[in-house]
This record gives sequence, structure tokens and C-alpha cells, in this order.
Amino acid sequence: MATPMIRGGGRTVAGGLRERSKARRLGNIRRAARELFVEKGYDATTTRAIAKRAGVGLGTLFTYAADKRDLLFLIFNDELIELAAQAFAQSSSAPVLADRLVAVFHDFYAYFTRQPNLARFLLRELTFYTHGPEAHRFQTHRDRIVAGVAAVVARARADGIIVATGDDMLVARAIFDIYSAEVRRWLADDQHEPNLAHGLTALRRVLQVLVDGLRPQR
Amino acid sequence: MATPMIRGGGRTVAGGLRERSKARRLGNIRRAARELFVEKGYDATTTRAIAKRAGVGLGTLFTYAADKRDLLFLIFNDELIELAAQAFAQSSSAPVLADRLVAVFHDFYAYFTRQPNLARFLLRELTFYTHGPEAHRFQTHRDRIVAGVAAVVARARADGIIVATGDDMLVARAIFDIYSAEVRRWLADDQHEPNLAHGLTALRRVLQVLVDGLRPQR
DNA sequence: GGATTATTTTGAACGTGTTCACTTTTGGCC
DNA sequence: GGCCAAAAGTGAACACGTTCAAAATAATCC
Repeated sequence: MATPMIRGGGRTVAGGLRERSKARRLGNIRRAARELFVEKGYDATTTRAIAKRAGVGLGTLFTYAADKRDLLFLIFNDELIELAAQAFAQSSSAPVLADRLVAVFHDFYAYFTRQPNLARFLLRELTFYTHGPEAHRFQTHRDRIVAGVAAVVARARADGIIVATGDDMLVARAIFDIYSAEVRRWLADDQHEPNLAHGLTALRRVLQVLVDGLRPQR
Repeated sequence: MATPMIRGGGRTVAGGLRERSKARRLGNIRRAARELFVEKGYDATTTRAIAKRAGVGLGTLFTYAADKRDLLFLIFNDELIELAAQAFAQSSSAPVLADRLVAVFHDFYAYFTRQPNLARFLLRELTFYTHGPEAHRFQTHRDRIVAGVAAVVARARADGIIVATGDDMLVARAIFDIYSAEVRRWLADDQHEPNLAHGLTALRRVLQVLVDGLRPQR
């Protein structure tokens, strides 16, 4: 467990040997897993290889991560949090919502470009890992993005560049859905060397459809 | 291979024993796989159990399907084709595009309701199985739906209930993206007994956002 | 220090999907 | 019928993710 149980008169000491070696082991596992995943991709990396490189027994891996997928998350969790924070920290003042959104999603696209071997798989897990032992983590990540998009939408509404719809979350979800599908399409198409500009252009075009709507203008 | 090689003076006869027993075996495998998948779900069904119930050796399975996922497709391919055909055959004349679309997607939702154990997995494969040995089949299925939606959009444009955008495929993709994400969300939320009405209501609401757009109306 | 208890590590063992060298069956030929 | 080559079938064997009972280690108490 992450926080050791305290029983009797404080059985576990903060700077104790146990805690230190756990931290060191966790670090080794993270590093080993990251190296191998990035180097070989997810499927081609075996848990045995990770254990070996980390210098721990096979079983030990599964006391630090619930399963192989969670190992992936163990690595990228922090990065994804920081990525989302950075993406939403910028505040574009572009007069068109689609441009503000593309500015945000640009960071995500760039991130995936940097992880070509893992991007597709990571995306799949982010999309479909909803029922495993550590599913809440991915769930949290999705929610964070949707919430961030909702904030962008709210600001755009306050700036008067879009109309009030009464439900920013609904709009945010639609935008997130389109982004998710587009980034997937992008990675599936130019799989070998995904072209950032192409991907963002395609994304912008679809988002603009959403912004414009389909109704006859009166 | 599906089509036997013809060499010399026509080595393979149409009504020969070989063809007949291949057809019978394929039927047995399909039936066994279907029963087990529906009964136990995808993960809990082993290839050994399928082979046993079909009365064939384990290795034989993999001469009829490239892998376990393809086995799933072997079963549902025909059904999915028919489902799409039926869904797009109806021609709603509702005055709002969102309603016409919901009428189409209703059939898909209803289909997933009938396969609760498999729906989520089938959906995942339809979304992400883009690089396996038989990926083109799923690709085809996706393309078929997008094309169908594009046709609905084109008709709506002809009927004057939406404006011309110049690119129906782009709009169709946006709609498909939203549908895919919504159906996934629906199945993930009420996983145990998905409520058809709830799902369609949520879908309609998001689609209406797309139809209305977000721009300030002049 | 030594004894005791809680925590952590570990790899052998299990169940799984998949492969492939071998066997069996089929169709054409005489 | 008997013979041969092509096709199809088969399960032992492999590699993998994961589990868990046993061993090793650390913390606490005297």
C-alpha cells in the first residue's frame, strides 16, 4: 500500500530502510519499464524483461502495479497530468473557438508525436480501460481534459465568441469526442511518422464544423 | 485460403467432399464460438473451449480465423452488415437532422442491448483493431457507417433542413465520432443493463449541439 | 543482543493465445 | 483398385501475463 499502516506506537518510520528501498525499487521499475516501452513498444515488452532490467523478481512487479497496463500508467501518469496542466494553462485569445481549442490540443498532439511507439496503445487504454483494477486513474485523466475544455468553452462564452448553450459540459464532451477520434485517426493513418501539421489541420476542420453548426442561418 | 487454387485441369470440385466438410466445420466453429462468447463473454471464453465444442482440434481454429479477435468478427460480420443495411434503409423524414440520426443509431443501440456481454468488447475492436491481420474488415465496417451517415446528411441538405457545407464526409465523420463516443459512454455507465432510452436521449442531446453549432446567431 | 511479528520479495506454477512440424484426408491419375 | 501430391487437421510446445505459497527481510519488543 502507498501509506503504510500505523499500528501500536508507530510501527513504521518515515525515513526507515523499508521506505527507502521501496522508493528505490519503484524508481528502478519505472525507469526499466519506460526504457523498454519506449524502445520496443507495449506488446513487444515483456514483464519478465522489465523485471530483469529493474533488478527485481517477476512477482515484485505486481506488487507495484496491478497489471501490465497499470505499469504503463505508473510511468505516464505524472507526465499526463503535467501535459494537461500545461495545455490548459495557456489562454489563447483567438477570436474563433476552433483556434483556441487547436492551441490546447496542439500540446497533446505534440506529446503523441514524441512517443510514436506508445501513442496508439496509450490512447487505447485511455479510451477503453474503464473496468480494470486501476481504471479510476484513466477516468480521472479523461475527466480532467473534459473539465479543461469546459473551462475554455465557458471563457469563449464569456468573451462572446460563442452563444450560451446552458451546458458547457455537454459541449466539452462533444469536443473531446471529436478530438479523441481525430487523434486516433491521425495516428492510424500516418502511423510511421505522424505529421503534426496535418493532424491539427484535420482537427481544426472538424471542430469548425461543430462551431458553425449545420442549421440554416436565418 | 477462401478460394482454393485451381491448377492443372481443375483440381478442386465445387460440390466435393473437401468443400462440404470445410463448410460444415466452419459452421460448427461459428456456432460454438457464438454460443460461448454470448454465454461467457469474450475474455472468459478460451480458444480451447471453442475448439472442443466445435469438435475440432485447437490448431484447426487458426486455419479458419487468424486469431481470437478474428473469430469474433467471423461471427458478427454478417450481422453487422445486415444491421447497417437495415439501419440506413429506413428514411426518416423528421424535420430535424438530429432526429433522423437518432432513428438510424437506434438500431445500433438496440443491437448492443441484445449483446450485453459482448457489446463493449466488440466496440473496442471496431474502434482500435486497425493493424491486425484482418483489420480491413473492421475498417470496412466503419467506412460503411460513415458513408451511410454521409448519405443521411446529403439528403438532409437536399431537403433544406441543414445548410450546405461542401463536405458531407467531414460532417459524417464528426457525427460518427460523437456517436462512437456516446455509445461507449453509455455502455460504460449503465454497464449491467444498459437503458436504451437513456442512451438515445444523451446521444440526441449531443447531436443537437452539433446541429445547432456554437456561433452567435446574427 | 535475541525473539516475534509484520511486511515485502520471489520464482515456480498455472492458464492462456498462438505456432508449426507432423499426420491424416482428399482428389486426380493410371 | 493403388499411387502421388496437395490440402487440411492436429496437439505438443512455446511465450506470455498473472498468481500465490513460501522465503527473506525489516521493525518492534524484551
